[in-house]
Amino acid sequence: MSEKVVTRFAPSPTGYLHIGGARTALFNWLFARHRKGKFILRIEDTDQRRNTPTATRQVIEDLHWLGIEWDEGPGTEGPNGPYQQSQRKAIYARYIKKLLDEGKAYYCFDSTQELEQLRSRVKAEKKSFIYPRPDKYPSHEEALKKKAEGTGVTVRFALPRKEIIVDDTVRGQIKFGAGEFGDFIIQKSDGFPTYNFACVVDDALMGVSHIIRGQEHLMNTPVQMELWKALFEDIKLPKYAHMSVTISQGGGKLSKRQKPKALLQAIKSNKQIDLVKLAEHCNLTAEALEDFINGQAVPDVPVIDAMAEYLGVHLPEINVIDFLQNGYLPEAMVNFLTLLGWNPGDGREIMSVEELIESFDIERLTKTNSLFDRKKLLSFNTEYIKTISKEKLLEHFKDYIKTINSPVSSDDDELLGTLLEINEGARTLAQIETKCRFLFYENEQIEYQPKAVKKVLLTETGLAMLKLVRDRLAQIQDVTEEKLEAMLRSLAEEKQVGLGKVAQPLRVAITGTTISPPIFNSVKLLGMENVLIRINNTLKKFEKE
RNA sequence: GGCCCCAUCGUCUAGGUAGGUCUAGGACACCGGGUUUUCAACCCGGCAACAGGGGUUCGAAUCCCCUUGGGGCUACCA
Repeated sequence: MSEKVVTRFAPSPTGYLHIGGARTALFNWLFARHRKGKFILRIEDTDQRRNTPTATRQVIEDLHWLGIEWDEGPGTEGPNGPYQQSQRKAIYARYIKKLLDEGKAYYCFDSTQELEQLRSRVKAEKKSFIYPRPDKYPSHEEALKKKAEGTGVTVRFALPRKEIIVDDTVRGQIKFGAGEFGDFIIQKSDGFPTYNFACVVDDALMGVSHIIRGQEHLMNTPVQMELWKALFEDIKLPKYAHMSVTISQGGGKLSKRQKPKALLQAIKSNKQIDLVKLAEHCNLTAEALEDFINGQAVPDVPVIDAMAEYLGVHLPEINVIDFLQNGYLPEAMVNFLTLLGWNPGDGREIMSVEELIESFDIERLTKTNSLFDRKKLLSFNTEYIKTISKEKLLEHFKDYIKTINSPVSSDDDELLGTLLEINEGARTLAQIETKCRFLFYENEQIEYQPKAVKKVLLTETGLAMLKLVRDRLAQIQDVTEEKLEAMLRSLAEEKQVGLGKVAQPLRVAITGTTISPPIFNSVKLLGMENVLIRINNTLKKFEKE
């Protein structure tokens, strides 16, 4: 208990940080903070083909947004660097050699096809595949020769043949039979280590004490343990905690595949779509699009997003950045994500980061997989918008309007603060932004929603009422919300109608929609001059019709 | 196919390690009502679960077994 806790988050940079990864990072971070330990960020970029250089930066940005800070990692160098596996090749080579020298690993020359054949044969026998270990290991000279000949050379770990028991914090003791695992590759033919190897070496060298990860890694654990023991006799094995995973509505793990899946569904369910135009719009060849529709290939994320936007399809948010772009607060995300597979046990739900750190422990991790419920997240977000400090909310709002390139752009903190205030009760920052756009448009830029016009303006009283409102507005000196309210109320009373009958035409006239912040605030903020111009524009446009 | 994990309201979960205090609690969603200048927010009320079967026991949501269902892994991906 007294020993120092060291946890890590080790993403492979293949795209944006997704919700599942964020949750794993969060749990590791929370646990480290709770136990006053250390949290390391390590980038697992050993797959030359899949990693993109921008992805690392994006992952880092997403973690920053969530407020997850690491004690060691890229940008925060510590004694255990470098923290990108692609830069640790020499270290891995040393340990590969050590195993080779000790006869605990051996060279292999099989081609992909040969391995595939072996596998399919075993599959036919309904058994699990175990690589047949050679009686005599190839020598170093042989390996060099093969390599020179152009044959791919890999290195396999000679896994001790025995029962392995994993002691998992979440799941208890799990037994794996001696015949379940075979000798696995620890060094690929491109010279890079495989995940299982690099992971063990780094965890040991970096002093990781607790490995908290998704249950998809449970089957990796026994072989990693054996590797660890073969490599580092004197370093104590870490504690493992395999948490439940987050699954999505349609079933299956919440993953990157969700987006293309949703898009594909939308395309297939709508026969009206002009595929030629779609491909053109998204800079996609007709063949590539066809492949996608036939399930042959999946385009890159930006292309997927572009298609969705073009088609007006709402894709499920699965990446952290999606939530930023949809107006969620990081505090709400953190709180919500932590409650997926963990709870404090006393019924509390809305908890600050400080409270989470205070209460979080891996002892209360849930065993069951959980569904990511967007509605509940929304309610958390609403709660946070309501209760977070004004300064923080303003900061988030500015961040938000910047990232989405909103017409609501202003350096005037006071104005933005007012916008937030009059939108009390909003569920997302996106909602606030949409409702306030009208303030930032030119008067002539207003687009009238046909539905709003029909329902509010082109009625028996709509336009006539708007005229009346205009005339009375023009008479008000030194506009205040109170005066506006008094005027509109007395007008409603005079005409024996509800306030809606007078307020709605005005609202549509100045915003083009039926939805806006409270009308008195809206008028005041727009300024009387603009209000009158917009009313006149509206009257001119619709009186003829 | 093989191996592993899991199983409480629609969803997230409390309760399970120490079986009775559980006619199973909370939150979100949903439904009904209220408030209201729009969208929200807000207030009040309601619906709703121990997957099925067998044991053990005076007694089981809780322990054991089977079935079913869900999830994961089964790569020179991580």
